[in-house]
Amino acid sequence: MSPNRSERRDAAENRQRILDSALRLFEQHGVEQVSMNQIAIEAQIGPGTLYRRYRNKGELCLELMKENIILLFEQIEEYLNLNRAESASERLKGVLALFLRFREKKAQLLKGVEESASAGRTKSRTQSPIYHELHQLFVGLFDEMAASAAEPSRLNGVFAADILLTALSSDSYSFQRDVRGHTPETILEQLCLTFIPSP
Amino acid sequence: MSPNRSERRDAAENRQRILDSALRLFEQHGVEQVSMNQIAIEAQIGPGTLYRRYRNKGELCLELMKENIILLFEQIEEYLNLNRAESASERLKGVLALFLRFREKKAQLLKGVEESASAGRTKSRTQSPIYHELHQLFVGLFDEMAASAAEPSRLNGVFAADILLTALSSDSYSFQRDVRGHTPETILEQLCLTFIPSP
DNA sequence: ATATTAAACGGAGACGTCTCCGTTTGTCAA
DNA sequence: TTGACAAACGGAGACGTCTCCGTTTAATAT
Repeated sequence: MSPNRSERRDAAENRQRILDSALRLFEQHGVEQVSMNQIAIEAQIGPGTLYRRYRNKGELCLELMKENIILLFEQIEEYLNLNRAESASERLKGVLALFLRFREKKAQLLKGVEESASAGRTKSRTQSPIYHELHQLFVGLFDEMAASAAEPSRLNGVFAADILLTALSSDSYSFQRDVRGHTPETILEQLCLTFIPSP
Repeated sequence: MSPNRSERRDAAENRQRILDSALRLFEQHGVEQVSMNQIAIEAQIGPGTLYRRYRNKGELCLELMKENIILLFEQIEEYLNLNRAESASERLKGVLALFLRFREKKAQLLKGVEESASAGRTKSRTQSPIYHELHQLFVGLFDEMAASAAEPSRLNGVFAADILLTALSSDSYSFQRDVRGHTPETILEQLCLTFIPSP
């Protein structure tokens, strides 16, 4: 990208080397197996320099996904635009499907993000911008669903979105995948059955 | 307890010292702030000895809660016995209330358990016996609810129980408490609204 | 009593994360 | 060009988890 007005040349070079090194190591050994130290060595910088730029592995993972994340939200926006007429529950399902596709592709990096996030002081969830944006989106859809329901429910849209999001976290999702043997499709189905009032 | 047929005397003494030390340190500084090293030092044993007995802090926390956990399940069983006549959804609510009470009282230790569990190789959830037992219980209730429902649902009881359990995890629960400002009561209410089909 | 042995011990050290701080180095203004 | 300064650097080291392995020791058989 364009040199951000004030990023030193050497810093920019290092940044690129970090990203390249991390990507290579991650692909070769898997995100979980690679330590920040290894990345620092591979990138030929000191650990301090690495941590100066990325407070933890999660931030690095996030950086590596940045473009894909932007793409994801563009897809979502596009889908939402093209399906304005659909019911809120149908649109929720659509958005979920898009996210699940993303989650499948970026499983490892996503996990890397969540692990460091929860390790750090701050509790996690609201941390990652991904989840924050998704949350807002879900709240909107839940509220809309509630508004168009026959009988009003005391169910809080924010709460429902929170729970849905934790169900989409790496921990929960991988568990359904690897232990329960679900496919993305059956997970989507079950999520809809759980979070969307009876059809 | 009774010397388990073959626990060396010195080992038993150490075990007790570990438990005492851990309890004291946890109460004084909070579970999260206390390291296994500190516990080892306080108990006057080597780190290796500590880890030989408890593979991680989580196992130690679990041990510290053992009696309370047993009590919890006794309470649940009693409640279930006294309320056989109630609907499955009502009983689910009752069990949840009991667990939430437990979770409030043992929040720190519970968190300790979950953190080490997820840090370790194995994924977590099914790990802790608490969650495993609760899971079975929930599955039974969900299935019962489905059986007595007007229209059959494709919602999987196992899946619903899994999601409910992740919603009860330290991460999710503390988030609702501390960030969203919920009380145990409102959380219980919202959980019911989320996981129990419209009344 | 003594020998045997399996369990328990303990601490060094591998490896990780992350911070602190003295040193180096672009950059920009004079 | 040069001087000053903020930013970037790097690595030592604090602290944590957890393992490995030579040594000690309680329990049991002789």
